[in-house]
Amino acid sequence: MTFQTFAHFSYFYQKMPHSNPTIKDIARELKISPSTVSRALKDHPRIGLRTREKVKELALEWNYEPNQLAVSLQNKRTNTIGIILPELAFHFFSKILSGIEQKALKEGYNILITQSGENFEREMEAIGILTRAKVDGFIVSSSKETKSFAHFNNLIKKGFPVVFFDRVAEKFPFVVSNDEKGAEMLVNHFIKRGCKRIAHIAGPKNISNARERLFGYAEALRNNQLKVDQNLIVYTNLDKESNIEATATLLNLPQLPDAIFCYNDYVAYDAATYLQRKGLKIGVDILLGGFANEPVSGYMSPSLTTVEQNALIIGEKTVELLIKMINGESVVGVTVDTQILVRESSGTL
Amino acid sequence: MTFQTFAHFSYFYQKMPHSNPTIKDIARELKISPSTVSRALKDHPRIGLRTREKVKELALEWNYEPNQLAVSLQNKRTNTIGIILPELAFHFFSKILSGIEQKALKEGYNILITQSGENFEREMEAIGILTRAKVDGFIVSSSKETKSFAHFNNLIKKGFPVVFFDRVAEKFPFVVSNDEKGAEMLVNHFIKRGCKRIAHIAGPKNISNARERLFGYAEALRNNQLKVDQNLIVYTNLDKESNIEATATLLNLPQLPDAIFCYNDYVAYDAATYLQRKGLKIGVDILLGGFANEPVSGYMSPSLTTVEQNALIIGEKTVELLIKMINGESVVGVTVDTQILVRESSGTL
DNA sequence: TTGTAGGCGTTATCAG
DNA sequence: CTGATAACGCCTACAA
Repeated sequence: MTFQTFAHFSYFYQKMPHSNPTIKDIARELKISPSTVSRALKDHPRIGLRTREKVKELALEWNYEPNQLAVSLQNKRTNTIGIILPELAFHFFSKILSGIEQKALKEGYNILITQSGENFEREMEAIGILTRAKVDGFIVSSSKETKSFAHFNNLIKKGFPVVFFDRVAEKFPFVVSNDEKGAEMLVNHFIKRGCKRIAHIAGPKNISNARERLFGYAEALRNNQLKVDQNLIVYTNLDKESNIEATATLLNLPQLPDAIFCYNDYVAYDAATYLQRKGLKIGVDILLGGFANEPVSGYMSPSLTTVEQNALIIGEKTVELLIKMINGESVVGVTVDTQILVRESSGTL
Repeated sequence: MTFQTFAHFSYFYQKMPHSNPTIKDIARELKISPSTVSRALKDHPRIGLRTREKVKELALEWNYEPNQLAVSLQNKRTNTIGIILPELAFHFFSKILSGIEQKALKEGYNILITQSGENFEREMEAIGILTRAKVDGFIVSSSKETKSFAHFNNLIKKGFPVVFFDRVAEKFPFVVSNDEKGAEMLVNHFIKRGCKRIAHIAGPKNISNARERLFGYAEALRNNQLKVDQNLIVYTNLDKESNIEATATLLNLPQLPDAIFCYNDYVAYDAATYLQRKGLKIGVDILLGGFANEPVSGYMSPSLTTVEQNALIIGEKTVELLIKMINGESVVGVTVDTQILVRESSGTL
């Protein structure tokens, strides 16, 4: 690390003649009362047209901007939404966040983002931070370590609306992908390609969507008169080692699977690496599928068949729900459809 | 998209007996004045030990938390940092953000994040949003469209400290990777592998680090008695089409380059796709290098030789600088070292 | 050692 | 139509 001396910036701190004017400043200048200014600024019906114009004009000229802190203190709402998610570096989450941000800004809300880093402690801290920041509500996707949701129930008890997405909790409003259907479609696709022994590397049971995907997997098998073989279902805690171990377990089976449906694309990537190291040709000897359409799935070789989730829409819906709750309306859980993305790893026709 | 009816949540909004107690509540209960409570809570020296204890005890029991809005309104600082960056979905930026967040939280600051989406208009809007939110300072990486920095100068004039990272602007404090050195190392590596005609797909000239990388490229050539051939330097605006067009231009040269150093990994990925489609074997017929070590570079085939930037440190340093500025100290621009990551695309030994 | 009063910038209520 | 006044929750000079 090298350093480069930089000029002082203190000279930057000169004040402009009318920087940060307040309502009072405007009132004084116009020789009217602050409350009149306040009303004029928000087009209160019974303010004289002339005063209203004068006020707005000066406000514009002086570049007046209301002090949100004061407004919030008064109104008891900050128009800020607190977000807690596992990890921004996951492409899926960053896309959801884009959806959240767009919608939130459009609705006049700011967002305060925190990452749990898949860590339960940090998830708790995040709640504290956002609570102190007086956010109007929470949008949450829980960490993979989170098994109890008591901390979120506390939030509710304190009067905060909370909406979950992707990784949800019972009894909370949610927005999710149709994980079950997505899994089902993917497994159906394997079956159409002639697979008979389809394995599943499942995610941690405490993650809601892992349960859904497992369910969809089993459902597809049953609907096609294939029996659900517990030997073909293995679990990963999503660490690289765990992913590989799970894959190895499947490879050590007396009878090899002819396809593997992985909890998500990262798991699939690790599985692919291991399978290839063991000399198997993916898409030929064994088909592979993932979930989420992370960038990795397009870049890896062979490219990965996966399930695309509509992240932007999920993000937007989450905000919609939350704002409804903030406004005291009752809400409805939303499930967003998924599409299957067929690529090389599930065999070329 | 399907919907699922969800229970009403209105029953959640019951208030607890002492939820959100204020300093006044505590004062009333203890029959002392609010100011005493305020002082006791912050260990003001000349408050009676007994009162101090009683106050703290009750504050704990009642779960008192100071209202940040009121505090901020009073102190004229929010302990919030505003972030503007091009795109969270870029892994590099999300990692930097992790660094920023960690450091900021440790220093008692919250962060308010906005994405410009590489869009100049949205960058301007972001400034407005963060200004109104009364952030204490800005951390910025400019959009690829940003050619004038007047809007940031305005910020300065209004008294806001601003630190740039990665994509910086003249006369502003900054934290950057050593882009020049990184590029130089990569090109040196090509030269050691025997390359004589090394091309560069450069980024937009208005992005600071694109200029630096170009400079490092030329520097390496000169230091190795290779002449800088303008035909071997092409530009991309970072769109997929532009990346491919730039690559095509190089391939149409009467004499092919034997290596291409790309502005970043995404460019390299598009270049690789195109080269392979044209029947060239990367790492054999032509060497390829990128910049930033995005996940794509590890997943693509062949894997990409690239330059690793220390994103976490960059993030932390940015916060350090900004906090210094907030506290009125003068600051020093920081350049963080890079490492070269040799992989398959630059030839196997 | 503690209390009082005023203010941070805005809005809402109540008068006029 | 407009103006006082009080209040949101906290802090701090000044007083006692």
